[in-house]
Amino acid sequence: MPELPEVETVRRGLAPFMTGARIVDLRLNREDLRFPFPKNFKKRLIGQTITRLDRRAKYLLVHLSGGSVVISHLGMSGRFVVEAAKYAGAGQKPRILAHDHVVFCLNGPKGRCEIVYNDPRRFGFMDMASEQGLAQSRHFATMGPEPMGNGFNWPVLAERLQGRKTAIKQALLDQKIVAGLGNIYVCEALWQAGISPRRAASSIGAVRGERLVAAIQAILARAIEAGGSSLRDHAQVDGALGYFQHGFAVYDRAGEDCPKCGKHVRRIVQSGRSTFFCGGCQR
DNA sequence: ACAACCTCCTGGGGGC
DNA sequence: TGCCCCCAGGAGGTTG
Repeated sequence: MPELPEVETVRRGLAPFMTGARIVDLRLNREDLRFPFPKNFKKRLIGQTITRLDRRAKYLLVHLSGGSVVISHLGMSGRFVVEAAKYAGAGQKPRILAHDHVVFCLNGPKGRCEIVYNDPRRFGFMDMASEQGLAQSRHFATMGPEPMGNGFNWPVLAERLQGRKTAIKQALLDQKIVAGLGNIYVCEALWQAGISPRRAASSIGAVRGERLVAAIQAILARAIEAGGSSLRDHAQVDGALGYFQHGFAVYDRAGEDCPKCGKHVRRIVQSGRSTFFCGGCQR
């Protein structure tokens, strides 16, 4: 569920609480998420200081003083919530809400707090890598460029789309081609660029391509600015909702009018996933 | 190498 | 009200 803007929103919300904080305790309320937790997960985290909070694509990266990195993916329904450690020391058991799976107990720049990972569907997961091995870890070794970074432009994207017979919609969802986009922002970017989601990926010329890159970057920037999109699960770490969902032109708006040309927005299914687009102005 | 499908899991919404 | 079916911000794995 969370795409790049939602993960970036979470990162920005967590950073003031986590950066510089010491991990006092780690509570695991189950043995696994989508995958088992890394070996000795608790032992490797407790006592460490968090030096930096990063994001790569849809992954959150928690850098630790000992030189290792916690790699966290929110899957479809994962979220992080910051709680003041109001239960600590009061002899009370912390209240565990449904689907609170991991709790980082921190002593940080803002005092004691708990960072709670909640994930109803449990498609999210946590992993670890060394600082040095991070880029070559299984999650990142074959990953495409960061869409908001310097390494992303039309020539780069064009090369990655070369020979791809799939529709551009599917190609943009492929994290090996460009990393961080998901169903919402691909639909929105294609709409803004005026490109049909069904167009063969390799058939995008320079004019459309330049428009596409600009549209991807603009949509992501606007969504980050808005604190992401809150549909069902995403919220900022203080519980506040993002509001970019109100800015959707096509996503989940089948039957409504295209803001650009007034024709009706359509829903089709590509590779089992909904695509929303305007048949009038997307070619 | 690539593409099409299936799978993991829970919950919300619509139709009857 | 309840039940049943469909749908959901992802992506790893298997098949062809």
